[in-house]
Amino acid sequence: MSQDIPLSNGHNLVRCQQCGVRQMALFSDLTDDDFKHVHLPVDDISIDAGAMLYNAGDRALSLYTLRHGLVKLTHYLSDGSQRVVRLVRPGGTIGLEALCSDQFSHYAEAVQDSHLCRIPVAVVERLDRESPHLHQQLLQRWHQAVLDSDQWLTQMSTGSARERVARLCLFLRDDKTGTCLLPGREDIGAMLGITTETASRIIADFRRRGVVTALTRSHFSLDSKALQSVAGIYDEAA
Amino acid sequence: MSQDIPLSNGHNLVRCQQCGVRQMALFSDLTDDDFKHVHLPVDDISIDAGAMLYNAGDRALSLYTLRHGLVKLTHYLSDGSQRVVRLVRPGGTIGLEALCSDQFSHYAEAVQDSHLCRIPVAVVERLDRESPHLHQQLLQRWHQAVLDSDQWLTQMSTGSARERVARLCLFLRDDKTGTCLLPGREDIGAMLGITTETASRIIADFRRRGVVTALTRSHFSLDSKALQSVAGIYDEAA
DNA sequence: CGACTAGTTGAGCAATATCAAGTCCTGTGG
DNA sequence: CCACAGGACTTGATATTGCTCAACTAGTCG
Repeated sequence: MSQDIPLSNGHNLVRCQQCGVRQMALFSDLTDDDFKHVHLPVDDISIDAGAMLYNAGDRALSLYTLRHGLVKLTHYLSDGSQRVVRLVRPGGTIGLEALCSDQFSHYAEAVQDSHLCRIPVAVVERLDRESPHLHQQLLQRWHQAVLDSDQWLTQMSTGSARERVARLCLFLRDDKTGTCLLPGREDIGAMLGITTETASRIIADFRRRGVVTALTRSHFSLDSKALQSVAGIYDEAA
Repeated sequence: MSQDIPLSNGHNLVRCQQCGVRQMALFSDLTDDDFKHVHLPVDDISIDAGAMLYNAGDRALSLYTLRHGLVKLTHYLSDGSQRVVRLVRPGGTIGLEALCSDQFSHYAEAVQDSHLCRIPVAVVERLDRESPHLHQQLLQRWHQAVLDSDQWLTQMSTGSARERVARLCLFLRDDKTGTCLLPGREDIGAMLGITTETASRIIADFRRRGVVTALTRSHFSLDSKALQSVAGIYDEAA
């Protein structure tokens, strides 16, 4: 099911310590000493936009840290409809439930081409026992997952469709470039609880007003100020 | 801030072990041995409907297990509007973030008269270290909090207002009696992301159709079957 | 070049918000 | 015990929003 791209093992210690996203990632707080406990393979994996990472109900033997890209967690309802429950950005942890459940609870799919680290549950369980750093870090991750859910609810499922689209654009904004990579309209609809047509209309309207500008098909330049005012976020420094 | 009703301490061991909600509550898995580690006071507290348990930003020194009643966790937005992020039912844990943050992240308020156990963070941290049972139980609680959030999003923030109200009624349903205690219309609005008028209209309509029947001002008898069909839940045994 | 998919647009309609009156409880003070 | 003030709830009329259905357009990949 999952796309395995195992790399050479045996150098996890070095690789994790040098990881570019380490300061944000699950293992960020580990000391060199802690790393000595890592004996099982931590693999890098890459998946293309649209590819599945895991599905709800799949056996959960590893959890993931997102290095690059964007992953959506979807909750499928009995009636076949779906709702995106959370978007995970680089630095975030995916599939924490592997630590306390034998199966995943969401359908996880890459929205953009993504790179992740796959960490076996056994590794995390061991570090959880032996490294107070990681133990604390893990609680933080759980907390973050809850906060992210709350945020998702209040930002992406509250207010008018216009507000939600504006907030999504800001959420996806890359601070460095001031641009964002927008998912397909259908995905946007599932994220915001609106129809694809409404999503399309609003984005088209944003473009006409110059609030966003298309650089390529899915790459947009954003007028953050304008978006914030649409989103109902008022500039504190006014 | 919080309503302290300290009871006689020193008998936590006995009191927790005999607790009626113990099988559902945080300490459910503890062995008699584990209880020996509990030296700090675990207090019973009671708060009336409408009273605050804690506020976002309050110093988080304890967490809570709900014994009876109903507590809502609200996220306040910068613009003054609010959104109920989760409802906690008896057996649930409130304020887990105390374990990894020095302040609470929500505004917690009783929707019905409630009884809770207040457990100092130090107690949980100690048991977390010394009892594998509780450690596992804690991870479960975090996971449950995430699942609850997801559920809240998909059930209470998705679909038409009618569906949402129906789902809320079913969510609040007491299995024993087949009845439910409905919060005020304004609270319902904040929970479902609809206006109080819409909530009122829908409930009035449910009453006219006999889908729900008022026993007292806030106590209703439910026709679960009818509600399920409104909620879009189809009887598997059809 | 043509089929296909994603995106856009339009018109009409249904659901929900908004604004504005009422009406019904409930607790309070006479 | 009753009258009344205030809040919670209900209801109506109207404005908006977003959905539905349907057609059309523009890229994209064989």
